Amino acid sequence: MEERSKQILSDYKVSITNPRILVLEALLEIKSPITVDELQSKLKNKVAKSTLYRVLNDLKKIDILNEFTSPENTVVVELVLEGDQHHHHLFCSDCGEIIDVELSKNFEDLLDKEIKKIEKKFNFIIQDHRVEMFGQCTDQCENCKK
Amino acid sequence: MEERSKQILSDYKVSITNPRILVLEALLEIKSPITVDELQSKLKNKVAKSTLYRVLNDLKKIDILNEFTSPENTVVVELVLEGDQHHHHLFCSDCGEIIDVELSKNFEDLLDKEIKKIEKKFNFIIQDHRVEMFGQCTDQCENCKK
DNA sequence: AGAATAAATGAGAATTATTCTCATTTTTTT
DNA sequence: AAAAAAATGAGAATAATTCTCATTTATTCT
Repeated sequence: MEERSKQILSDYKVSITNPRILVLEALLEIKSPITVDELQSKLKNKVAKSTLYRVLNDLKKIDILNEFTSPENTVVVELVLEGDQHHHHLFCSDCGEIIDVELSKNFEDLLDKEIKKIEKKFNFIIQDHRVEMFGQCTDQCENCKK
Repeated sequence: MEERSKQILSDYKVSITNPRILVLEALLEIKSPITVDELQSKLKNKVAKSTLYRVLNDLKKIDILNEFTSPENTVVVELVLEGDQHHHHLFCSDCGEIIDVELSKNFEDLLDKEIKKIEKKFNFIIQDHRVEMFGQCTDQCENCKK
């Protein structure tokens, strides 16, 4: 993962430093949404907290970090690399798990149409959208391992 | 608005106090998303900050307050009373305005179907969903008054 | 209505998340 | 390899939210 991380940094023309490599490695390894605290402990203090926040802001700036908040308003981040599939999120209020969800192509097309209508109606240019779903996993849920 | 506020508190069986009435009045008056800070200044220190947060939590508990975050992760609240139309949000990154948006009945039906598929696939019970749209108002936008 | 009980409030302290400062270290440029 | 530029770590500063506790206000029970 180290080579991959270096490649990414190089591709986006940001200088290659150890903290950045470590953060990218961690994000590449999990490849699913994670809170800043979880990320911090995954990094085991190999990166200072202030640096972690700075690196996350760097990744946002080059547009490969998606940031949003959980239903409890905790900030959650995930790496989104070019070519990654557009997806949404499903939040379990029981275990706090956040699951990546892809909606059908057909549905996304309809959403795009709906968004075009909204753009006209409100005189907006809309670049991005998010669908968030909230609920609970049932006792068979693999993700929550209940 | 005072009577209306008292009625709401009484309906939901929470005790009728001045801070609660004042917060409800403010939320009823604007009836669109507002940050805690904006709400605080609208209330002109007639309600202590700690009390404001407490009252907001009370309203969440009785399920008439919708809380989410702006793209900059600022908490935003809005009153959602029974019978209010289900709606979503459109965020302008230029002026910060948050606009209530209703999607077509047809689209919501399709979203519900899509959600049913997700429930099956992930063994979830989904109670709620949100569609958020991000963009900029153009120069004719009424809301942003550019 | 009035006393007793329970709940809510205000003020500020405590906590948490994030940003900022600045001296030192690391990376990039030349 | 030296000079210049950028990034880092440690902790201070800031901001948002919750907590504490003495006082006030609302509700309940005669």
